[in-house]
Amino acid sequence: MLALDFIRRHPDEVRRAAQLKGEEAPVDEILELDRRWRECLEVAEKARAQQNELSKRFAKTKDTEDLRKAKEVGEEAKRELARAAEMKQKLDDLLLRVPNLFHESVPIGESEADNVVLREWGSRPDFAFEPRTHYELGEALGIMDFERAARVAGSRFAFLTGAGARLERALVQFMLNLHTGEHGYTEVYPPILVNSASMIGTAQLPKFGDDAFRVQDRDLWLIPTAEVPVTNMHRQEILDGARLPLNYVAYTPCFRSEAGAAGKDTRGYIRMHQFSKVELVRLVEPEKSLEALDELTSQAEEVLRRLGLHYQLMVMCTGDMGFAQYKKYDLNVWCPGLGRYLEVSSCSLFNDFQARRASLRYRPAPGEAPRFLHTLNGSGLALTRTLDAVLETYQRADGGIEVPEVLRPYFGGSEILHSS
RNA sequence: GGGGAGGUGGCUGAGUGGUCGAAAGCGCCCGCCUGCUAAGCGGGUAGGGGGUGUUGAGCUCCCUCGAGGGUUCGAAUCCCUCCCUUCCCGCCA
Repeated sequence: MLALDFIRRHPDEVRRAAQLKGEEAPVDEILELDRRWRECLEVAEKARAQQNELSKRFAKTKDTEDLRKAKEVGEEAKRELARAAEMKQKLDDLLLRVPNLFHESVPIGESEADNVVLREWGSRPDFAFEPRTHYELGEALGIMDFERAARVAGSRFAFLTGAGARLERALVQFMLNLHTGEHGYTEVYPPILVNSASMIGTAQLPKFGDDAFRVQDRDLWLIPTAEVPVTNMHRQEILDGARLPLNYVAYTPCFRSEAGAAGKDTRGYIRMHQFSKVELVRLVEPEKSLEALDELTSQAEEVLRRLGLHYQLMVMCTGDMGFAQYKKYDLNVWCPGLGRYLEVSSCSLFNDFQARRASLRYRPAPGEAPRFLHTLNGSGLALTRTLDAVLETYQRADGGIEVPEVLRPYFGGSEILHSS
């Protein structure tokens, strides 16, 4: 969330950012409620101060008149403090609904169409035959099964079997080894269920609860991304500045209800209720966060490069970047069979937006005051679509799949993937 | 799931109704001392919010001893609920 103090001083800036993001920001309500809350708080705290004073005096004097007054003032203080607390709670709830600002380098725009391609890597491969889609290939090879998954779980689920499951595992291993071995990340295996406070911390709640699955009768949510447990890992801590930056990589399943996604072009292994993802999360000093975002993004790109997959890097425009993001890149991988790009990674900087919600702070140096961290994260990468791109890019005329060289160690060295 | 013990500042840990936002030790910071280092000596050292003020000095008030309620003029301390940790039993991968 944004600092209340900042909204007080720069309401127009907050309004403008919200508008360009296509979000609502209850700025006027906040300013009004903030004014009333502070008024009320002042009255309440003065009464409390008086009560404390009288109470202390009574301890010494045992004067019944002091006692009487203390009781009286105490009642008032209690009443007013309750009022103030009620206002503050409303205020806090409103604050959680104000979108983040965005960096000046973010292009202004309304939709996907206004995102800007920053660079491309590789090129669309040529085929001497009509390339097939990953789901055609996957079903023909017997490594992807949507029908049985529908019976077992429902639509938007899939089984990977045999070489398909192994390919996913190979990709996970490859990504984790790259990020831990060469990019300096610490591997984390986090909880897959988290409480509401964590969901608020990374800004899935209160606004986007419908996008996630919740466990019945318990305050637990299936994580929509490892960003949630990993970013919240240091919630309410004051970290030693000397330990920064913290770089974590986590492989987890992710769960999304995909409410409202029906009807979009999502045939295949693309938009699942459950999917695997290797996620990069960084907690860094504010001054270094923009640089850290570019670095994190290039680390995600490195996965695609080593896999030899053609992709483009986009910077998201204001209208498409999201509620909490300060700046966001998408990596879109080319799928020759589908004939379009699929998003395999979103790399976002949140500035202190999440850090304020989750109270993630650090002490720059001993004796100095705590400051909020900056948080960022990005997929490195989403498994489903990376797997799709591998199948579609490395398909052969005979329906087999050439195993990308970097994955061969995880396939016992085999070069071709045939039907199971 | 049943029973016991417990959750206090960066850490260890004392504190069972006011003199406690909190002893002591460790750590850390500043200074002194000694060729250097270590040791020693002195001082400082929780977080959040409001007001005023400065622009990131200060002054002042309020809140916070796992969380939320309650009793009381007054709660770290007493009562209730919940969460978490740990031990024993049960169950289990």
